[in-house]
Amino acid sequence: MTTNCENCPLRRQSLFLEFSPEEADFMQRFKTGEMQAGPGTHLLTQGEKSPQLFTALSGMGLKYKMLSDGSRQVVGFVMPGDFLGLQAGVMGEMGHSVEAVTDMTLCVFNRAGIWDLFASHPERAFAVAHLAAVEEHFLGDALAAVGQRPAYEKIAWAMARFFRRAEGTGQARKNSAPLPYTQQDIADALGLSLVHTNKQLAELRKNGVLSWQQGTLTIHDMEKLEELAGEESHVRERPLV
Amino acid sequence: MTTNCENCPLRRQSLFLEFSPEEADFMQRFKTGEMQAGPGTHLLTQGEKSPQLFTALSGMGLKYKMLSDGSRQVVGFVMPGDFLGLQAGVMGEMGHSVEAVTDMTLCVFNRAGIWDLFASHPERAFAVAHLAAVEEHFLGDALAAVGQRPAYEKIAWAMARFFRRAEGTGQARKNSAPLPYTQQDIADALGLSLVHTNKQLAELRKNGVLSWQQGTLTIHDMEKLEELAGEESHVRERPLV
DNA sequence: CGTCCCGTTGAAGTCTGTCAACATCCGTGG
DNA sequence: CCACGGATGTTGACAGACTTCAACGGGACG
Repeated sequence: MTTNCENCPLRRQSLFLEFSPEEADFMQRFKTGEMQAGPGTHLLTQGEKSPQLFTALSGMGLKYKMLSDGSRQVVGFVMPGDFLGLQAGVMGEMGHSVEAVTDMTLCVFNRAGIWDLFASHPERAFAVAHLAAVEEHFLGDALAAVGQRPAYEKIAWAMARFFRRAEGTGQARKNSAPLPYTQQDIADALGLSLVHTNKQLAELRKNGVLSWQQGTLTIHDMEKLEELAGEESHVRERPLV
Repeated sequence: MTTNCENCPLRRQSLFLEFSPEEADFMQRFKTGEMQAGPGTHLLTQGEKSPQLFTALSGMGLKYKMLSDGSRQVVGFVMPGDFLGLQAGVMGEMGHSVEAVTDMTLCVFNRAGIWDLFASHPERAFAVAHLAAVEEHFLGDALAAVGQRPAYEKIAWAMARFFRRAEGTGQARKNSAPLPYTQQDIADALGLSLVHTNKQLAELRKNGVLSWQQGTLTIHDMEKLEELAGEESHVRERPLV
């Protein structure tokens, strides 16, 4: 039982830009199937040319790069609406791996089909470019946070990002949002050690800024969090592919 | 006296993918002019919607973000062939500023024209997406270097990148390449203090890996440099827009 | 000749990483 | 049913990489 693009629940989220019925119809033909992936499933692999591209419908995942010395850099957190595999689609090779962290449902597209999309549906091609630009924007922010901020603020930045993004995809309730990652994941994303990440998180908890237990993030003092995170945490509208 | 796309010298560089005469003709119409910019000229501004987009023809520049606390994160180094302003073109707002560091010559395009490009020339639109993917790939590498490596290796990584890229654009001679940036620029790119950057550079010099004087980088021991930089420094072919 | 920018070097302080130990939870197998 | 190992989270002590502060030299430029 696969989701019809026409009725895709993501289209109802305010985060995403409009998407005409005609376009939905085209995307439906572009779509080759739907996929379920359990925690730990490898969806895309760094350095390889995947035959398929995805759009995350539900669940969360992780994008990361492994370095030659065995360390890991997390380059992004996958949330519903994310388009995965653009690099494979247009460059022929992924720069990072993508892995499911929770159970996920994904739209599956054929890599070859992306060319038809560019040739026949310029608005959709534009949407793909738009998503690439959003990704570039995010990575710039991440680089700034990792490069310029102290650990305490890095973590605040990451948590603010999570919460805002969860709001955009309708996963947040009041001041809580699901956060199924491990502290190691956060540490690898921010360029911090696991131990230090843990201690700074404890500090944020002690200071009444937020708490994070059993996979649920709760913001207790949004104002202070945003101040630590350094404003720019408003989440931008984006297209859906 | 403006350059004709048909005869664009960049097309002869091995770094760039093929580009048919017919496509060159279209780009020629897309192009609205040519621009000279001296050192320090602001080309694009973070947070603003620029009416024009650029492709760097010659010279070098800097992409950076300013943070609320006044610190600066350099998110990229502009070299010939780089397309500037994609974010403004498709998202309506730049996530970073771009500034000339040397004298630069740039192709100028109209922001509105990018839509025609998507509508009428899918191969060119694909090239734009390709460039966006290359940029995302680079930022992922940069994030990994900044997040996971010690200072000595970060600098080696950056220098290897510079040299490879200079080779690709035909600016390198033997084992030397122009490097018109300041140590502060490098420090802001790698998330290091100026002082420490200087000391680690001195270390690389002392160890006979490279030297950098008067705006010229010279590699003395490429093997050791690549080892420090962590392989993956091969520069990928890219399209030209 | 003074000023400003850039590069260089030394000393001191601190943020962050490493090492180590322990608690909790959970699935597996005895 | 309980023992066991593995993954995750927590906390303390210590070491060190990196930052900050400070001072100086050289070149470009008005």
